[in-house]
Amino acid sequence: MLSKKTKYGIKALAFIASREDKKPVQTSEIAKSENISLKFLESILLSLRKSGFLGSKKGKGGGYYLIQEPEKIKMTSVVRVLEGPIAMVPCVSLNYYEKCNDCPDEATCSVHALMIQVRDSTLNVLGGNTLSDLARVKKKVQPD
Amino acid sequence: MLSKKTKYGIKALAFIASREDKKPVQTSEIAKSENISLKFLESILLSLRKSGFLGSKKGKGGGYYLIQEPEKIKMTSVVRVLEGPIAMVPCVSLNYYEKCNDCPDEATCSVHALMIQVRDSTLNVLGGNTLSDLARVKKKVQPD
DNA sequence: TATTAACCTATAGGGTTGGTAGGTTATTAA
DNA sequence: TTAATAACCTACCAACCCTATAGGTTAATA
Repeated sequence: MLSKKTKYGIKALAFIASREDKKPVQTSEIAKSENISLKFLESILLSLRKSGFLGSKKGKGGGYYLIQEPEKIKMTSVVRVLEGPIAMVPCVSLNYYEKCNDCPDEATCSVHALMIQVRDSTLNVLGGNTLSDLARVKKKVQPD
Repeated sequence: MLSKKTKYGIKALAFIASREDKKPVQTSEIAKSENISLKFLESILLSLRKSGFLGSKKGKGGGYYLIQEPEKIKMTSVVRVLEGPIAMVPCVSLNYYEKCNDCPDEATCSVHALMIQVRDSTLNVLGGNTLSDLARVKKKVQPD
């Protein structure tokens, strides 16, 4: 299950990416538009800045802005920073690997084999989407 | 992240499925072989029985056995019973749908669009694997 | 009748999540 | 120079869930 932190973080990034101009976007504007608790969002954007996705500017007219082009930002890296491992089990995680303390042999572990397949298919989807793809969804005009 | 309950439940089912004979398997045997807390495993097998995957027999020589053929049991249904929704967000769940209270419009929600793709790819993998596939992994002979 | 093994209920420690509160620092505009 | 603005930082907490344990009851077999 995706945490709210990750969900809100992705929405915020998509919000910023969907802006035509490159002027900083205030936390309060995102919070209002996306119905996110201001203080909670503050901490999320802060961590996104610290992990290199966003730049920031203080004072009036300040806010957050993307450092890279939206086309360059894969959703794999966004999810990894916000949520942590993409794999559903640490023993099949590429970036957060951890051995199970039960399970003496991964090669004959049924869960292991299955979760590798799940991981790879998820990786394919997240790796095939960039922030600009998400921004496009956000801007999509509604048919009535 | 997969809960231990789900992980243990899958392992236990694979253990039972990998048996050639169809005699009941005791909880204690599975617990020992798979390094699972006995009491915890008891509650898991009980819920698997109540949801129709396992039958049980009390007393000496008793234990749990599969009700259906392993080839018939898709991992989607196993995961749904043990873990709950397969989707990473309730608003894209097929079996456990729930509307987000933020997010006025799913059609233009960036997270929604992305998570539908993840869900579908995960569904493909889990739906393409049965218990007999997992049992096969478990029985696989090790090359040295 | 004793043994076995499933079945049931309750409980509790630990960790995470989502959120709040209250302030400090840096930047801009008047 | 000062006021306003908005990012930044620290601390905290209530609720919830996960994992596991404890201690028994019931049904089947030998």
